[in-house]
Amino acid sequence: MHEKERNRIILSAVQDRPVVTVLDLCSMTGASEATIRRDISALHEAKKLRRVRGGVEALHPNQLPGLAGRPFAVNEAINIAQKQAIARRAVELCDEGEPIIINGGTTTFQMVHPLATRRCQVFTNSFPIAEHLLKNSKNTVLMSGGVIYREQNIVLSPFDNDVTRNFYARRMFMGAQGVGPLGVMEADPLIIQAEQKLIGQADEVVLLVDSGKFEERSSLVLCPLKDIDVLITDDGISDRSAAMVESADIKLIVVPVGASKEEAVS
Amino acid sequence: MHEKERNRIILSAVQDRPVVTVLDLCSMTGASEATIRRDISALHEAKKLRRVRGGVEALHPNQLPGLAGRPFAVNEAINIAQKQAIARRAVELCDEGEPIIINGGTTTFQMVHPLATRRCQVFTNSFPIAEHLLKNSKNTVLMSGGVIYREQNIVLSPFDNDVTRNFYARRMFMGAQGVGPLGVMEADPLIIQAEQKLIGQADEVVLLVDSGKFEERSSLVLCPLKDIDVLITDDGISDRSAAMVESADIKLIVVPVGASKEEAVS
DNA sequence: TCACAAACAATCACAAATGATCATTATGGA
DNA sequence: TCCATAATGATCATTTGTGATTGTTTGTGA
Repeated sequence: MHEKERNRIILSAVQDRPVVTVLDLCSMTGASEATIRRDISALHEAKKLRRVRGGVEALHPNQLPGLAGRPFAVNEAINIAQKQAIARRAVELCDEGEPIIINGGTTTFQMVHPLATRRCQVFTNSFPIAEHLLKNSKNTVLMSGGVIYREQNIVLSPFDNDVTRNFYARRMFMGAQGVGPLGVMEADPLIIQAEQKLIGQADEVVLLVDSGKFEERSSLVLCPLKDIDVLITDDGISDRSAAMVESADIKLIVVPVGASKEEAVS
Repeated sequence: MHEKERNRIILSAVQDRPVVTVLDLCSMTGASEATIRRDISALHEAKKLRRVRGGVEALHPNQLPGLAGRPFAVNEAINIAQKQAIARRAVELCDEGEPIIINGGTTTFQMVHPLATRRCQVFTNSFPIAEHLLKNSKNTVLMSGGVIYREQNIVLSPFDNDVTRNFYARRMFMGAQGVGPLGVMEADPLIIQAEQKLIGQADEVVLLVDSGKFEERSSLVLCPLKDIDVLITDDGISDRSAAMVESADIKLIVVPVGASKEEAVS
């Protein structure tokens, strides 16, 4: 086995586990301890990994600074005022005790705060939403089952025949990456899969998007506009976008940002 | 066990409870007090946690103050050393990358700490277990879907045709309220439902019970002893109980509490 | 305040990991 | 074919981490 091969094995192994011992690497490569140590020294010098007593560890202290890896956090901060206002208006649509579905997303996540005082039946595929509602509210919480994807913060089952199919709600709330004449757009295929599972499980589909989303374009169309019944956005929406929404026979709710109670319904 | 692994376990444990004692960490890692203290000193210097007399506490006073209502917490404290030792032994049964099922419960919950250094595929019906593994490990986490019951801290679907039926694991780990000649006993009908769904989804069923559980009696029999393949308990088990277990053709693993490495297999 | 127990710090012995040295084995070119 | 060089493996001395022991401090309850 050549040096290059060993190095690839070592670098590969160190990605998988927090620490890999020299002996582990010996049995993986068939080389002796001395050789492995020399390789490690070289890779350490080349800053490809970090040597620690007992073995090696990945140089990039791969995630695990505590919380679930989140591009969530980065999205969470932007347009936070709009998102909160929109989310609050969305919760106002719900009656007490009503069954609702909340899709994962940073805008929909903001619904948890106004929901804290409610007692609805909430079905969600978002782990953070379920967690927050569990800990801070008395709502009944239901979750879909499946793999929990850290990056997207959602739970997605590879199978179709799960709880999701048996929960039927008054309303379903979802966010999106962008909205255009072609329909509702999302960037992540996983999120699309998750949301498509839930569309159709409610009488009314409510889309929560801040006004900036009307300018965004994304590669994948989640669903056409006709699938949406209600759209809640902030007062930054252009007349052109508003016209587009209304022409698609969607009930448009515009929330004034900063203020809260007033609304404009068309 | 290497320093990095211990550190991860320590950091994982300190997320779980406000304060963790040195002895707790010993039973979780199998290391001596001296080593744990040294690790704590290092982590303290690195500002990863705060050392207090008697143990350590999280640096970031753990998220929510109010927190999930947990009757969990009351059970959690009792026989903690035994539970930790048993849970650690249970994790040792698992190979890296293996699919496993972990049922909800206070004993099985302790498996999350040794699992912090692993990368298994973990399927669970326990919200706290899923949450902890998500936030403190790189394991792939799968959850069953359904209603999240606050009191029991488990997720239970009223339907049979969910993800659960499609996940097949090498081992399934479960706790119990009591063990007797009649079988494994549980008090809560919900927990029984949840566990029965999962028995049969694994090659091997492993029961984790501290030795006190052999004296307990409970109203409901979850399953007969013959359904159990392996039973892990602590060295407080009586000869009579041990004989009962062995006569049921169960592989008995007795974990010495306080000590660490040795074991007795029959 | 005192006494007692638990937690902690310091020290030492031991074992594991490591680095250095030297012998052996491949590799490539004349 | 032979030599030169580099890579590898083995051996031994050294360093470092670990665990046990002992002594000291701190906290607690009488």
